[in-house]
Order: sequence, then structure tokens, then C-alpha cells
Amino acid sequence: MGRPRVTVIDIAQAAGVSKSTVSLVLQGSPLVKGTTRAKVVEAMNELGYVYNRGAANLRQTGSKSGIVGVVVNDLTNGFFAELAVGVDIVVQSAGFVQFLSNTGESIDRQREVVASMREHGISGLLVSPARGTDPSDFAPLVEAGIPVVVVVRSLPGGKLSSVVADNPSGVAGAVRHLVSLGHRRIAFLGGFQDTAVFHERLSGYRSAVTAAGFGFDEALVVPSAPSRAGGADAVARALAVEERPTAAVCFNDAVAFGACDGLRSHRLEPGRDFAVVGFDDVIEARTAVPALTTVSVDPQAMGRRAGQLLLKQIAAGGVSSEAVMTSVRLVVRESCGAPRLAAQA
Amino acid sequence: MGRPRVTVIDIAQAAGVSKSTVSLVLQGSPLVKGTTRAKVVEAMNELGYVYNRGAANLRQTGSKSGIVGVVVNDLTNGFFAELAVGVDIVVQSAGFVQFLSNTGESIDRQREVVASMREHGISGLLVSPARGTDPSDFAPLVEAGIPVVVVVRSLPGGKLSSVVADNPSGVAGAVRHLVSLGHRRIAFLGGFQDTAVFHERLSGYRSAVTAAGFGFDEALVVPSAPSRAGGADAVARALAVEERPTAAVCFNDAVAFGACDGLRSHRLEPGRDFAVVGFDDVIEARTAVPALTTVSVDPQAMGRRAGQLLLKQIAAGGVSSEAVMTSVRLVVRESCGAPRLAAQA
DNA sequence: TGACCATTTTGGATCGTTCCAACAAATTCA
DNA sequence: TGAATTTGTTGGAACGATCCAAAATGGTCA
Repeated sequence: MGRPRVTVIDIAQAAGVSKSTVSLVLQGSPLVKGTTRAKVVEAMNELGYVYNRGAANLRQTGSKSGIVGVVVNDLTNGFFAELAVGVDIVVQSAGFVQFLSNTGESIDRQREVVASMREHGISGLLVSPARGTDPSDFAPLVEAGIPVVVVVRSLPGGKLSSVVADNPSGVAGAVRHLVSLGHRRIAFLGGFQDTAVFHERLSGYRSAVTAAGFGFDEALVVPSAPSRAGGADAVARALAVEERPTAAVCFNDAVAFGACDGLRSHRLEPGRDFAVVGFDDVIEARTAVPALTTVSVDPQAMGRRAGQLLLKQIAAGGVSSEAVMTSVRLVVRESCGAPRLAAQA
Repeated sequence: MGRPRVTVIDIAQAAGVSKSTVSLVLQGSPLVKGTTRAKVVEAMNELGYVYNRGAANLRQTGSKSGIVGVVVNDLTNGFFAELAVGVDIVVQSAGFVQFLSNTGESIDRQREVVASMREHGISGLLVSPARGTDPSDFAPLVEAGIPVVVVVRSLPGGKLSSVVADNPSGVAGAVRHLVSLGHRRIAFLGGFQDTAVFHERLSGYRSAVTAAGFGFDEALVVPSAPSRAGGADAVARALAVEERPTAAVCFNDAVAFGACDGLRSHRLEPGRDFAVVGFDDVIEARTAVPALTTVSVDPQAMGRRAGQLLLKQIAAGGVSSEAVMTSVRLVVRESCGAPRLAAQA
């Protein structure tokens, strides 16, 4: 049980040197002679020494704890789990460990978790904020010189660094694909108008649609809850506009599935009578009937990218603000009505 | 940037008391007078004080760091993500934070991660070990009085506490269900023979099959890789034994899906010509065709249970060994050929 | 009033490490 | 040879909290 801890002093004694020398060895300093280093290392193995980062950290300026905090809003969601894995990979290979916590979209929980991480002296924080997060919640960290990187969802008024998917170009690519299939009236379905992601995606729609020379038609933009039910509802409303659309790009895959439901209840078969494109590429997208054409974002790659950015800022010491967009790609399946061959394009 | 840290001494000064008193307040001691406490708390808010756990920890005996380490072998797998969430819930509400890392089935990585966690002074470790983990890897922790709880996969020769699903009774229940549907020749398909989980599940099969009065037939046990391909292979071999089986319970859902593939290539329709039962209840089980009858383990509940056990051991101070089994339940869908009504039984 | 008690408060010493300035030993150079 | 330089090593003072024994405070009672 409570056996006395082995400390640098014990090592020093066993190796016949001073504790300062042991410390130097610990830090891999080139100042110590090879033979001395060997003696020390041997003593450490001998006695089963465990480095005490807490103590080291106490003395070290700038709290280089070697811990990065990672906070996600829903670990249950495969997307975020992948993201966390991506972060873990780069962070771990840089010799850091990751404090990972899940907020389950609760702002209170998020606050607690972040506070707790701060007490533990994290060197940086990576967060996929819960819905409705106030950006100023992170101000104290930034003021204290702790880098903060926001992922997936960007925060308005952002002085914070962020890594988000390239939403505009993802949607734009989807629109271009539909245009190339001959569609002229393309709707944009679903999503809450008060979120940053909605506006990013909508802007991609807008620019692609005008670039194609169709002009932007407000009536073809139908917001809704970003859920299956919302999608069904949205497509119904879209079908009611005069000069009805023949295709839609949806806010996300859930909306897209809902749109398919809605189409069927109007006796329209998605993929044949009406083209549907989603966003996210959730697992079911592949196996659904018809298989969903969608914009795929690689969450693990995103996690890696975000981890790199955070590490860079930690290394730089200062807190700078940088916004990164990770690329996305269109995965052509069946719901857009394109012949399967197009998938290879 | 590097603004000087606010310490207990600053607070003491601002509140006109001694640092000891501030410390008492920090620990919620009943010794301090209400008015004094209020002054101190106000000063803390005023100056934006952040508790330094590292420093506290240094002085405190027994390393009550308030950190628990959680190591899983595959965070990408929804099962483990859910598990981690379950752990997080109980651990967090007890005021601990969780260090979560992913090993991706790499033993080396696992070793690194555990070492790193130890350096950070975790108060307990919860681990779903990577395949091929040597139980003695955790001996140093146990010797140092740090509780270790193994989840999901139990480790042979286990002096360690563990929380695993009740594999025997899960499989036994599946067998009984098949018997009730009239099956007499039931195979056990898939899984590596050298894993503990395999033997646990097989033992459930064995006992249920003998309890039903059929006698245990070695030929009906067909191990294979615990994958889709392995399942296809296993079912093919099972169909080749004389007096061929009419049903199978599979090592896990992946094997079960493979078995369905294999059946079809033998012109047998799963659920109609041959009954298949899986284990795990992965997400696709519900949506597959036919929907998979399977044994469901609730990973989040398991995580909560494991978290509780770990906290209990941390609180107790000592390291005791306890083995917990979490209950499982059979989810009847279509692949076993039972009429849908049976699902309500 | 002074002895006694309960309640609050307090100044060091301490935890395990790193930093710093100073020292000893070995080497180089004039 | 002696001074200057390089190369290794070292003791003590931090870091920011907790613990302990002791002191201050206030009340009660003979």
C-alpha cells in the first residue's frame, strides 16, 4: 500500500550524485557526462522511480503541464469519437496526454469541465462547444495565455482559433454536381437559421447557384429543425413553391433522410423523381435505400488538424488567432439520381 | 500573456487573513467563521483565483489527484465511446476528471499511456485492455496502491478487479430462445479460442445446450476470426457437419452478419431457413435485413458500473479485488425466425 | 478576576521538482 | 607555468498548496 514514494533524492543517493544532476538527466540535458547519466538511469530502474509531473510543473514557469484538454459536445456520436481519436493521435505523439470530457450539449457541464481542467493546469484546450456557448466563457483562459482552439462549430465574434469543415465549398460542390445532372431548380433544405454552420452552408449554396447563372431564389431556402422530422417538413414546403424544385441539397444527412420520407409521402421516389444530397456522411448514408449522396467530412483528419494547430500555439507560447478550414468531398451514391459511374469522377 | 499567477497568499492579503485560513476555506472546513469565509470567497472572485491542484497534490499524502485514467482499446467503436461516456458521468459527478486515451489495440501505446497517466498521479485506472495485454503490466500500479479496474475484457490470472458483461447467461438465453422455437441442432460460431470472452460465451452455450438435454457436440463449435469474413467461413463449415444445425448463436454481431452472408451463398435465407443470433447489439443490428436478433449489452451502464467500482476502491483507499458482471438481455428481431410478437416476451 | 474551555486563526515546515549562481575539474591557449 | 575557458556538478532557494502545533480570541463560571 502506502509505500514511500521514490524521489529524485533517493535516486541521487543511490547513484552517488546530487539531486540536481538527477534532475538534469531527467530533462535530457547534454550537460551530464555519459557515465554519470548511465549510473542515474540505472538507479532509477532499480528503485522503480516515477516522475512526478505535478511537482515539476509547480516550479516550471508557464505551466507546461503536458496536458491538453479536449471537450466535445457528444462523444456518443461517432463523428466526435473519431475527432477525439484524431486529436489523440497527434497530441500523444507529441508527448502530451489528453484530458477528454463530454458535455452532452450542456453548457453548465461544459463550464464545470473547463474549470476543472484549468485547475489541473492544462497547456491548451480544444473544444467543440455545446450549443449556445458564450464565446466569452473562454476569455479567462486566453487571458491567462492558454491557447484555445474551437472545432467543428465556430463561435461568433471569434477571437478564438478554429478548425471547421469547409462548409461553403462542400455545399457548392453538391450544387454543381446537381447542375451537371441537369437540374435547374435546386432547393436548400433544413437547419436552424441562427447557427453559424447554417450560414456557412447557405453561403456555399448561394454562390454556386448564382455562379451557375440561375439567380438566388429566397423561396427555395427552407430552414427547419436539423432532424429527420424537420427534413420531411421542409421538403413538403419546398414542393409547394411554384415552379417546384427538382433537387435539394440538405443541411445534413438527417434532414436528407427526412426529405426522402417526405418525398415518398408525395409519391415521389428519391433518386429517380427528385435528387437529394446530404451533408456529413454518417454511417447509415451508405446502407440506406437509396444510398445517400452526401458531402463527407473526415472527422479524424479534422481532429488531427486541430491537434496540430493547438500544439503549434502551445509551442509558440503566445495565443494567436487562426482559422482553418478542412476540406470536404462529395460522395456520389444513389439519392442524387446520377448513374453509379459518376462516383468515380 | 504571462501574468503572475494569483495564489493563496494574494487572496490572504486581499482578505486580511493568513494563507492557512484561505486554505481552510478552500477545503470547505467548518472551522472558519462565516463572515471570514465570505471575505475570502469574495477576494477569490475579485482576483480571479484558480486553484492549483498540482501544488495541493504535492503536499497531500496518497496522491488524491482527482484524476482517473481511462484507457480504451478502440474509441472509434461506438461501444467503447458509450462506455467512456458512462464512466465520465459517474466520475465527473464525484468531482473527478477523466483522462481518456485510446490505444487502438496497441500494447506499446497502452504501456506509454498508462505510464504517462501514472506520472500525472492518477487516483485510479480503468482499462479495457488491448488484445494480448500482460496482466502484470498493471502490477506496479497496484503495488503503489492505485486501484485498477479492468472492463469488457477480463485478464487471465486476474488479481485485478473487473467489470464484464455476463457472457455466459447472454449466450445461454439465446440458446434457450432458439430451443423454444423448436431448434434441436444449434451451432456456436466464431471467436478466437484463446480469449477469455470466447470461453465465457462458450460456457454459456455448453450449459444451456446440456440443460436442454441435447448433449454437447464438439462438432457444432466452430471458432473463427471474430469478423464478418470469419462468420461466413464458420457457417460454411458448420453446414458441412453431418446432421447439420438449423440455428446458430454467434460470437458477436460481425460474425452473425458474416454467417448471414454465408447462408445466402448456400441458398439459405437467414431467419427463414436458418436461425441466427448475434451478440453485442451494434447499431446496424436494428437496420440490417433481416434485422438481427442479438444479445444486447448496455455499454453506458457498464461504464457507469465500472466507474462506481473504481470510485469505491479509491474511497476505500486500499486495493481490493472484485469481479462484477453486468446483465445483458436478448433482443428478438427477425434473424432468429421468431414471429415479431415474441419480441414482447 | 482568573482559570478553564471552545472556537478561530496562524506561522513555519513540508511535499518533489526545477532553477540559479557558484564551484570543482579538466582542458586549452599564450 | 598560469590564466582563461570549457565541462560537469552542486547546494540552496523557489513554486503553491496543506498540515501541524501553537497562539489568539471570546465566553462561561466559580
